[in-house]
Amino acid sequence: MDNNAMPIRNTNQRQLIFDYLKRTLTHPTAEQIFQQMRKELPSISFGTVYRNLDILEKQGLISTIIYSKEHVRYHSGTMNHSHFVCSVCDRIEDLEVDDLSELKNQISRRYKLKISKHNLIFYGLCPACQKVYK
Amino acid sequence: MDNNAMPIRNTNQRQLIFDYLKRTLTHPTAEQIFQQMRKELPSISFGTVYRNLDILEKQGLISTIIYSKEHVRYHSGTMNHSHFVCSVCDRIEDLEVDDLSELKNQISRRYKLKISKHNLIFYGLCPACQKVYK
DNA sequence: CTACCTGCAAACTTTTTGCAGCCCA
DNA sequence: TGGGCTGCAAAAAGTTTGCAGGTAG
Repeated sequence: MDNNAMPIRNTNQRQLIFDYLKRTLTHPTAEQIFQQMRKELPSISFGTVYRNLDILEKQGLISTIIYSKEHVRYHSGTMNHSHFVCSVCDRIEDLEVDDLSELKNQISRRYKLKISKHNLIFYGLCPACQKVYK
Repeated sequence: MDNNAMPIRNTNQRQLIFDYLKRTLTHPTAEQIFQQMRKELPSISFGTVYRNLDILEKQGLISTIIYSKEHVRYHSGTMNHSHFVCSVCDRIEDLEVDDLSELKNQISRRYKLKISKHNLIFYGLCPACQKVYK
């Protein structure tokens, strides 16, 4: 979990995964990354893929797009506000944010998209956890 | 999957779930909703909870906050752009969006948060799928 | 009455983890 | 050489689904 203090080695597997993500434009899933890696390194395992994706993300070399189910939270009403998730205590806070319809319209037009909804989440430390963690 | 054309009944289970979501402020997970419902209706099952959450969401009565793993997609680099997910073909497109640092600063200050990253996703129909689905 | 809904349990999907051996620094 | 890293496989976590009976409208 905590890779902060840990030295990190540069393995062939990790390099291959990173190279693939740098050259692809498809935003692959872990499954798709695993399949691609098997072509280049038939003995690679799923565990290795997941472990390296975590490490690469912690190093800030890649990032994740969370776009679909699991670890979903529910609330009533339509989503006309955004959310903050505390990385430590996992609490979710509602945020009153200036509405993004301006931005949404702009993007719809520019990319010719039909946008039905959006999801804006900020991650970080809540006031209480900021005190505890220095 | 497609509840659009289906008449929807008003069952006790569904009403209890909706009532709970209306009065709670905690953004519960499906698991937490299930545990709460068991207090009010000990025989309720997980399947019923999930099915009703889907229905309530399709009706627009509740909404979901997707904030953590699974169905994650990866890409290289740090996330300085936002994404669009097509609900039909599942393709993910990068969007060049005016940066949100202004908004981020404003929110940090107002809510006393330490924000380390954000995730902005728009959902809808991509140009190709708009043609197919009328 | 009809067909949507429920509880139950099994199946599925995706991710995590323990372990013994490997190999990068 | 040491300790992070790997492949393998089993386990865990979370969600979906088939079925037979229940119930709202």
